[in-house]
Amino acid sequence: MATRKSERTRQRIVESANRLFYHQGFHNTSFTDVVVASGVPRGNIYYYFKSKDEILHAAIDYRLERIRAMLDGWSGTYRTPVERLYRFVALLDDTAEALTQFGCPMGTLNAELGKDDIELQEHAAQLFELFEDWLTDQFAELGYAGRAHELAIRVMAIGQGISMMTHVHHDTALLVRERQRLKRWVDQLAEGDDSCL
Amino acid sequence: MATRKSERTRQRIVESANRLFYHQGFHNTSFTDVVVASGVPRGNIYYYFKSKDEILHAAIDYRLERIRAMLDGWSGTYRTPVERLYRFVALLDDTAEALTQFGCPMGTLNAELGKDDIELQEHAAQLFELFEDWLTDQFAELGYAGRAHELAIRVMAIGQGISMMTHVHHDTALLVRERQRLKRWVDQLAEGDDSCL
DNA sequence: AGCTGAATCGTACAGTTGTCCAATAACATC
DNA sequence: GATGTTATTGGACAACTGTACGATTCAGCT
Repeated sequence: MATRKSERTRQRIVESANRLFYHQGFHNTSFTDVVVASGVPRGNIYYYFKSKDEILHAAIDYRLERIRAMLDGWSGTYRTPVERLYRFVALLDDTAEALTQFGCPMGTLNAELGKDDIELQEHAAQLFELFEDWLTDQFAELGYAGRAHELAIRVMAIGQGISMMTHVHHDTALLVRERQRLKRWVDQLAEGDDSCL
Repeated sequence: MATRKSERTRQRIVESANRLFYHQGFHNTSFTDVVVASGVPRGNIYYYFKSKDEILHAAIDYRLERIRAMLDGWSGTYRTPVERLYRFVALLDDTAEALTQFGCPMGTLNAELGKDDIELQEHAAQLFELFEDWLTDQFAELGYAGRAHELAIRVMAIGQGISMMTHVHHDTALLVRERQRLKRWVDQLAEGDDSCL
């Protein structure tokens, strides 16, 4: 297949660019950076993407797909909504080092794009919506049908807050501490204790 | 006085640059942008600041001073820690439109700088510390001496989370809703109800 | 008025940016 | 093997970047 190898080249570009955008930020990542990191020459990159913005769009699509797969995986692996919420909270631990060093990949990207580029930001906002929809389902299944979406937003906000503070202070202990608190909050909700809503 | 006018020029540069850095981001703001926005010619800017980084340092100092003044003002105007905490929470409303459009000035700046530039980011982190120290004082005075700092961090995290979600979704209603919840949380603490800690 | 240093201004510079293109290679299909 | 499509390559491009500097103007002092 001819598409096989070309697909791999495209993928190599997207993955390299995606990593760079996360580690250095979009505006602070030059085209040459992508060339060096991916090992794909300039011209060939422009064969696949006709602008730097398009590369970012592709990187966001790549992230969207991975997140979708991850959430589907969780939905398959864990049967109860509480277990699934636990899994979500544990995400903070999985990515602790990266979170401390570079911040939340979704949050920092949206923060950067939200400043100027509306089109790119709206695309990046879908990353959030993916999580929010999934969380909404879990809360609905938990019995909070009417407030499910509101709770989903709240959980995301807490996660973003923790990520930001951890990143700002380069303090992983902070992350661990606040993550435990978030888990306890989920516990309360699971027990039907909505006094803290 | 000779220093008078020169001080005003310097200030004009700093204020223009500060606004641009907030609205467009640091890396996405060019030197020429600062020249145009401030109306001060290139050469003259370089008389005051010998690099773009130095302008940002000055802009951060400018913000630090303003925040310090604001917090001191609050400490003077409001006598009880609860009133002061209320005032802090109300900050989310004061800056609602800007928050929706550009995100939290401190958060987005730190998110951007944290990626690459350690020196600048550590300076920007002082913006957070200013708030945290002030909040710590309020919580200590409220009777949560041992956990005052932890609570301060938590309030900041909640604020950052709300700001981020509002910015991502361009949804001011979200801001209002979550702000009310934050206020209720403060109410609980004020009543000595620490069940939600 | 004359001097001095601070402040202002425009321009020039070398390096980097994102973008484009024409030549070439590899491939698939007949 | 011939042909048309897909993929690859490196270099060239104009525009813009942050930085530097010499020439000029201004303010304060004797």
